Amino acid sequence: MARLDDQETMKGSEMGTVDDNNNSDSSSSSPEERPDAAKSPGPSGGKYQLRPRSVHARRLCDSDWSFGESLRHKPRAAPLSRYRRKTANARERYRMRQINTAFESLRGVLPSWVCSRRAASDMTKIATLRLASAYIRSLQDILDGSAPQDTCSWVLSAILDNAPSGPQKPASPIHQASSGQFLEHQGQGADLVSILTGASSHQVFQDNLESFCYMSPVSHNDDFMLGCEPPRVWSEA
DNA sequence: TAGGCCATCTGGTCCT
DNA sequence: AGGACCAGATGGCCTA
Repeated sequence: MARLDDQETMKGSEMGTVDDNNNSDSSSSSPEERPDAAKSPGPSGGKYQLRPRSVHARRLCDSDWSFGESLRHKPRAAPLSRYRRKTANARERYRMRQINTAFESLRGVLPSWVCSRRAASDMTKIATLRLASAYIRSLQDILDGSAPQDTCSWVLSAILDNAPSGPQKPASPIHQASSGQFLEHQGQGADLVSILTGASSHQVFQDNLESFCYMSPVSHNDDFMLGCEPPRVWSEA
């Protein structure tokens, strides 16, 4: 079934590839076996890169295939034993659980007002990544002093509102820097907390809905966004 | 019912 | 050799 986050892999499925994982025949056109996928390691240039899954496909798309003849007749690896398959499955489940735990942690780090802009069920993994990306970008812009004033006050107030109740902790360097930028932006010596208190009112919250678009999770410069949905303007629920 | 999201299984590949 | 990582395939669940 086609999935949005599988747009890359969709191209393979759309071709009607019915690969049962046992047949890495040359007719397979999965995206990994596309030359562009194989030759574009991406900006990360990480440890693992997209590459054709089958040896045959790699030989077809990779002109400087260096293993060449030695692998032409490489025998197919014997399937894992039942025991090893089960342990491998367990490790994979554990690995995926860790990934999901990390996503939960990331959702926990995001201010609740960010997540509350969406239904809980809408905080998918990709949405979480995009929101986090946008949130970080906005914080960076605040530090740079390039964020619109409304966004400064709104974001800062939301952060404070989201802070756990109790004795106020000393302002972090980031907080101090942010408040300094903000006050400088305001051009007044007003107390940050009072400003933020006022800014956290419901009315201001509503007033800032428009400026929230400033925090659009989508940037055309985001590599991971290429080929994905167009910029989303978050509308009021 | 189609589409989106997810968990799981699986085989291939890389690394230690 | 075995573990880690990755991506394809598949089926379940949910929603519009």
